[in-house]
Amino acid sequence: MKQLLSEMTDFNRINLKNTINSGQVFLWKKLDNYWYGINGQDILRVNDSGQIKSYQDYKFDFFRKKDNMEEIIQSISKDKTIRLAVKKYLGLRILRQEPFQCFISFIVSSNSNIQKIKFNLENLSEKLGKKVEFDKKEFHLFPDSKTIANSTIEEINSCGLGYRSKFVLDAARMVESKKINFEYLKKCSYQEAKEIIQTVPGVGSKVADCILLFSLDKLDAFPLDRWMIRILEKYYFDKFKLETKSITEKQYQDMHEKIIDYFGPFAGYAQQFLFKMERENYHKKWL
DNA sequence: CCAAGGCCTGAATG
DNA sequence: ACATTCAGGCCTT
Repeated sequence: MKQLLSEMTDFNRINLKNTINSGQVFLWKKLDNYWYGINGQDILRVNDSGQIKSYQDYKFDFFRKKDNMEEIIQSISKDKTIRLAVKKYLGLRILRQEPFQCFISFIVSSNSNIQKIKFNLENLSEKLGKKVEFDKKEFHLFPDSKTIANSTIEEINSCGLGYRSKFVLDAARMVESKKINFEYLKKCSYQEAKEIIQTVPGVGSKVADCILLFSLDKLDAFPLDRWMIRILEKYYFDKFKLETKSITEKQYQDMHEKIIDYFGPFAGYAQQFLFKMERENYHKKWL
C-alpha cells in the first residue's frame, strides 16, 4: 500500500527544471528560489513543487496537472527506448501555454536555435511588452496581438528576427482580424486546427505542431524537427523509415499518421520524452 | 507531388 | 583570418 502510494505520487510529481528546459518555453529564468516565466499577459512564479503564484492571478492549468500521467505513460510506452526516456525524465510535462505567445514564439523559432529564439523574444518583449513589477522585480510581459499588429516592420526587425519579422507582423494581424481564433482552434480536431493554422505565413508543419501541442491541447501533435527525424532514424529506423534528407509536406503527414498508429493519442508526450533524452545526450544548452 | 535554392543571423567548423 | 555550414523550417520556383 505504501509502495503503491509512492508510485502514484511519482506520476503526479512535476520536474520543473526538466520541463522548462525541454524546448517548449523561452522566457523563463530562475531567480532566488523560484522559476519565473512570462506567459502572455501574465507572469508565473513557480516553486520546485510546481505551485504557481501568478501576477494576474489567473487560474488555469499551466502544468496540465489534470492529465492522467499514469494512463498517458502506459499508453505511450511501446518499446524500450521510450520506456527508458520516460524513466529518466519522469516528471517532464507538456505545458499549456498562452496561445498567442506560443504562436509567435514558434514562428520566430523556425530555422533558428534556442539561444537566438530566446534573444529575439526577449527583445520583442522589452520593446513592445508592458513593463511591470512583480515580487519587487521588473519584467516585461509578452506583447499582445494588437500591439504587434499595430507596430511597424522596422520595430519588429530591430529585435533581430530577420526575414521572420514580416511573418510575425502578418500573424499578429490574422489574430486581430479573427482569421485565427485560438478558442475555436482549441475546440476542433487536430487535423482541422492544423490546416487552419498553417494558413498563417511562416507556419509550416513543424511550427504548427508545436503550437498545437504546447498551447492548444492537441496531444496527438508530434513536431518533427531535425532532431526528431534523427531520433526516429536512430531508434525507429525499422518502423518509420524516411529516404530523403529534407522532408516534404506529404512525407511529414505520412510519418505523423504512422506515429499516431504506433504511439497512440498521447504521442505528443512521447515526442517530448524522446526529444529531451536525446538532447541531453548531446549536452545541448536550453536557456 | 517533389527537388532545389534562398533567406536573417551568429556560432561552429574547416 | 576567411569561407562554409549549420541552427529545433518555410516559401517560391
